[in-house]
Amino acid sequence: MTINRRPGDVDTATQILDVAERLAQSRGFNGFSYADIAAELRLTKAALHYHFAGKAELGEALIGRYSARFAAALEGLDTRAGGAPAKLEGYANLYLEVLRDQRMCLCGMLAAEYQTLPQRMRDAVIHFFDANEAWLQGVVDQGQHEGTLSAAGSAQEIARAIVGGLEGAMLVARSYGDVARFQAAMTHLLAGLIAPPLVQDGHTNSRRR
Amino acid sequence: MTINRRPGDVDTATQILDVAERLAQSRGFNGFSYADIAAELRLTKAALHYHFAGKAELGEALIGRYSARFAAALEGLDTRAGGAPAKLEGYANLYLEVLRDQRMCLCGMLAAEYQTLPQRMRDAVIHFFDANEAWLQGVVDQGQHEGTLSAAGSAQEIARAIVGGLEGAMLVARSYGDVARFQAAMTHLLAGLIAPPLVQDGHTNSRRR
DNA sequence: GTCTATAACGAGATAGAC
DNA sequence: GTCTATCTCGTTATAGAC
Repeated sequence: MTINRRPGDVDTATQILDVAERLAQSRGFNGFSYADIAAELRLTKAALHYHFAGKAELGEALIGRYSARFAAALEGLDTRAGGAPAKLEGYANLYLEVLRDQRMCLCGMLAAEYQTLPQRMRDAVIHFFDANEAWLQGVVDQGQHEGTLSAAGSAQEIARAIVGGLEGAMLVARSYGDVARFQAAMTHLLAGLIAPPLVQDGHTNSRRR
Repeated sequence: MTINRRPGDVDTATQILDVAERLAQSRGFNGFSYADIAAELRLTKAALHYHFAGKAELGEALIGRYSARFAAALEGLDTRAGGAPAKLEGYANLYLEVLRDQRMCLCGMLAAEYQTLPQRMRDAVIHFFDANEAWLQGVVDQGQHEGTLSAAGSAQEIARAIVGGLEGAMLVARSYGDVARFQAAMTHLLAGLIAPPLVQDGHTNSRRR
């Protein structure tokens, strides 16, 4: 299970997206140019414009494909993983895989550059976060009903804290080039936000007032 | 208490830094140019080069000043705030003030652009995070010894999770233009990571196994 | 300390041949 | 579908006058 694309067997448009995606995730959308992609694929800039009219259109396609891949991964988690804790671990591991590839989450990166993006790219970034939060909210709800997660507050707010926490942990850990730093933060975040019910010492107790 | 600079009565170099800082925090370091600063201050680009030889030097000065202001704010918290919980609240409020100004944390923004930064700027970004984490680690330690914070693990790792969590919550909330989203995430993060000891129901109990 | 002028380059984009 | 050639603009940066 990974969000990163695998190389292969692909048409030119896909190759362009693959290169652009890696550049956007590592250098930012404003940190690469058509020339960079063209050089890497041994094409001309003009050939790129044939496949994607402009950088804005390329950016839209980038987010669309990334979002779809992420949505498919979440569906996969719904199918395979059982309880809410396993789903959350699977979710965090999606981020971990991206970071292992020395990349930032595409939409986390674009969130930083948000004010410089064309409107349609902005909308697509927001849609990505909305979809993630909706899925997470469902998982937190599930865990609260299953009794596998403690009910420490609004499922929506917890979902938002998870997204933000993982994006930020990625952002900082990538600067250090330190995957372990992300893993530790991830563990603390999930443990703190959705701690399992405490029953080990013999009697049930609530975690909040 | 705020990390944002106030306008005023300042020499040209400071004015340049003020404008560049706002642009860097809102559009990213790769999202503005000397021309943008020059236009806003009604100077020429050449005049900017007199004060800061190149964009790299400007960037270094930007981070240096921001780090110093942050360090001063943390010292202020040490002086004024009493217990560890108050210090953490004060710390999170520093981020909140930046976001209220519709800005991203300067170093959070630069962390996204890290791979495109000159080496000296990279080093300065890392130094900022190191200083923040060291201060937070001290506060978490203090809280653990005071008994005002629960000891849920390594103070260093908790400190890192706090920095990452706040940076990410900022990053996402700013895309939505929604300060409340940051505040909610901040509350959940701090509550989860450094929950106060639970004594309200009459008997002491530990939060982890 | 600020200016005009310009160099030198890279960006996104287009026309039209093949 | 890809190319050459070119356009236009914005970028960082420098020389030298005031």
